[in-house]
Amino acid sequence: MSPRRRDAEGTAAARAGRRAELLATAAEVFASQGYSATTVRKVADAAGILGGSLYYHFDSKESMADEILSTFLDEMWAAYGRVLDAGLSARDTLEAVVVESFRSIDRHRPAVVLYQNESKHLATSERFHYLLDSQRRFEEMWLSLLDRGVAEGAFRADLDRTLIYRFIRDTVWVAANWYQHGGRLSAEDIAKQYLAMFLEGIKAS
Amino acid sequence: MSPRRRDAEGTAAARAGRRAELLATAAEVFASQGYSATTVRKVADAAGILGGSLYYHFDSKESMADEILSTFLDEMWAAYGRVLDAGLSARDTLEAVVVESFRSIDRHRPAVVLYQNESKHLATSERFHYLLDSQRRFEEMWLSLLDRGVAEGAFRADLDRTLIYRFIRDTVWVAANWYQHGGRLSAEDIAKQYLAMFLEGIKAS
Amino acid sequence: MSPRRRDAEGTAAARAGRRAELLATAAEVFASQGYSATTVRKVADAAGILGGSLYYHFDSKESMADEILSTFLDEMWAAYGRVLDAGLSARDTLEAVVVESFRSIDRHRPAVVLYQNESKHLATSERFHYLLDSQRRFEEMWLSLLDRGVAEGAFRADLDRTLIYRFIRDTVWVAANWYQHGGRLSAEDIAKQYLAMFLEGIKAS
Amino acid sequence: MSPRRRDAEGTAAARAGRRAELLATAAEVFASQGYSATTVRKVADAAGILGGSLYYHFDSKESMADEILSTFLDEMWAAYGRVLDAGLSARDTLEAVVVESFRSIDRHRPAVVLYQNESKHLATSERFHYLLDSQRRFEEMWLSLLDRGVAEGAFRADLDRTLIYRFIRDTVWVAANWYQHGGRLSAEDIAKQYLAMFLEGIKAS
DNA sequence: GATGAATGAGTATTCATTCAT
DNA sequence: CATGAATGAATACTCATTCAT
Repeated sequence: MSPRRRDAEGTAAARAGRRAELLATAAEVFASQGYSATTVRKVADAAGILGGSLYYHFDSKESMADEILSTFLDEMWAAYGRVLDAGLSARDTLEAVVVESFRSIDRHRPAVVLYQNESKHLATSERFHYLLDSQRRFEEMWLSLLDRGVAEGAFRADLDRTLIYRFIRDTVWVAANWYQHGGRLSAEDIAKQYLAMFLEGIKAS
Repeated sequence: MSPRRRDAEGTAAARAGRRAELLATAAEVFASQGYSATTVRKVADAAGILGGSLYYHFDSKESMADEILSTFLDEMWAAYGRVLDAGLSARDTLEAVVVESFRSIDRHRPAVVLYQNESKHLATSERFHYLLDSQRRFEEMWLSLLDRGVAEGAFRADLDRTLIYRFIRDTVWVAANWYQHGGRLSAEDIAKQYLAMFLEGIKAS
Repeated sequence: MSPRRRDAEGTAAARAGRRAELLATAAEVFASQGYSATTVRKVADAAGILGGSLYYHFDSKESMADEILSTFLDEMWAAYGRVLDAGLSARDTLEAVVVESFRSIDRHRPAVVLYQNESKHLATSERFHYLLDSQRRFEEMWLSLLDRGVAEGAFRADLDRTLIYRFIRDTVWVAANWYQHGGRLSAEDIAKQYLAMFLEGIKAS
Repeated sequence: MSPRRRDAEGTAAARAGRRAELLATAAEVFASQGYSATTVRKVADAAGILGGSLYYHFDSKESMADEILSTFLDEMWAAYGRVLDAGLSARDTLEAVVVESFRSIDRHRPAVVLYQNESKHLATSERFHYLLDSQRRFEEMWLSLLDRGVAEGAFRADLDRTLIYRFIRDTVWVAANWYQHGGRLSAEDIAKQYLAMFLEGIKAS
């Protein structure tokens, strides 16, 4: 490897690292103050630079949110994909999806909060339509999983499936608002307790 | 009733009515767009008047949010108070509280959404400290209710009580985001299905 | 006098009285807060009515200031006219003019303050050009009085007459800012002390 | 001096210079139109920038007035301090103070006008309480100086000392309203003529 | 990469004014 | 005469964004 090439890679990597760093900072601030209430200056302050300097790295506030959200969603769907392709029973799939969701919260908490609180608002812009797509895909995944579970005799059939879907979706994602990485309970701990709570409720008795 | 008295009442009522009307409109807009992203102009547009005209009725955007939230909380706590004072078992109290919560959502949906999404943000201002008080009171109510349920042998003892509290709280309140008055399921219907889901989960088997 | 006529006169007088009352209130507020910083609402509050109600009596904020100022100036110039026409020596005329000025302050303090502080600002509007006319006339009166005093051997000739004019003008009028009707010193007392101060200074030794 | 150091000084000085420049412009406009009647836009126009751009340099319109006034007062009191500490007779002190006041007018004319015309109004805000303090200190300085002059046999004892104080104070400061730097009479010329006028009046004969 | 200074559109709020009742 | 409710233009201030250095 030539010094030149190492250099180029070094700076490219450094640049990517700086970007990621700034995005992490931005996500934190967006999550804690809300996207609209967050000024570019607040993000810059948190990153220790001046407001205008952010524009060397990103071309708008929106594009920061975009990159934060799409990175998170890509990774989350990749993980869901692996779970859904594993050929598990509906019940085991449900468990694995919930665990995976809490792992997402663990790794991308601010992004999840942003997704949770600002999707509706952001999705009015063309650029964020993929948020709606993701939500639709999410709903389909859950409804078909619930249907399969009923068919497999694993879940009760007497409850409204849309309601169950919303129940699980909301309960899981909203946890991002209070979850703390490194807190008393790990993401897996919480996932297990949550599963204990609602599996007993929705499974056929 | 003398004409004079009817008149006086008429105008006083009309004034209060206009206020309430405007607050309802404001709550709707705050809920659907988010407090920060809602401009005073948008509220005024929705009310069919000009931006500045709102200031004849209210001091500030903040004071609109304040009135919306405190009205809702007052009514909600009055309802909770009646339930808690009824001398029911822990299990029946839990059911009644959940039902009452969905009734709150039914009657004050936009206020609940506002409470849900903007409390953290608003509560940084002294004026909205009562939001934090309400949240603390809410947590105490639930934790002691869950403890009582365990003591009465109605609820499982092997789950983290703080987690259960958050689970129920989040699941109930977050429903305000999609609930529609006059939709397929009434508030009571939803409450019952929700109770079916998580009661089976947390009760002693 | 027929009852009808008495009535008409009564109401006309009452109306004029109310007008004067409101103008006195307005002048007070204009003087104490400054014309620009005074809102119509403040004037109305001070008068115990609502903002809009003032427009039954006056057609604008400007026209209130106009009426206050022109009433004051008319009366002041009438008084000055009587003094100047009395055929007194320059020195006695000066004394009489100063005394008359303090009497003006005594009777129209808020109007004098308004005149003093807002003339420059108001006079940019065509409608208030008479303020500039009055100032010019005032300057002419003083300069010719001072010249006459020098010619009569009553005043020192070694001082800049424009400076003396400004000195006297400023000293007299600015007193309106602290003068209080019914205070320790009457308008005449103050006039005499002021005269003692600057007559000794400007007279030929 | 290294280039780096010159650079650092250059930019720091440039920044301070820009601030001072903008403040001078603002003071000019405040003085000529009155603080309340001056819009931020007018100040910006006079500075050749847009309204909002002023907020890069200053927090608020109020803070501009604050900086203008406190800079002026600090310098004025420093000058007075030097005079009062010089061990002069009452009469000589009075002369020196008056001269120093006219020098203040010469150097800070717009600030003096602002101080003169808006102190009462601004001082209602906590932030400007130092204006009242300055006025109190000013009154004390003058009254004790006048008393000393009477004790030293330099000033007449038959005049009301409060009246003399106001007379001098008003006459001197109000001159800021018409004084022009570089005009026919210099600040010192005017000071001398003013002193000639009122010293002859108040000194023991 | 970052800064300092600016832009310009927008935001909450104020206020003189109007007018039906 | 006065009120209550509104208008619409203006005001102080904010903020995403730009760009020369």
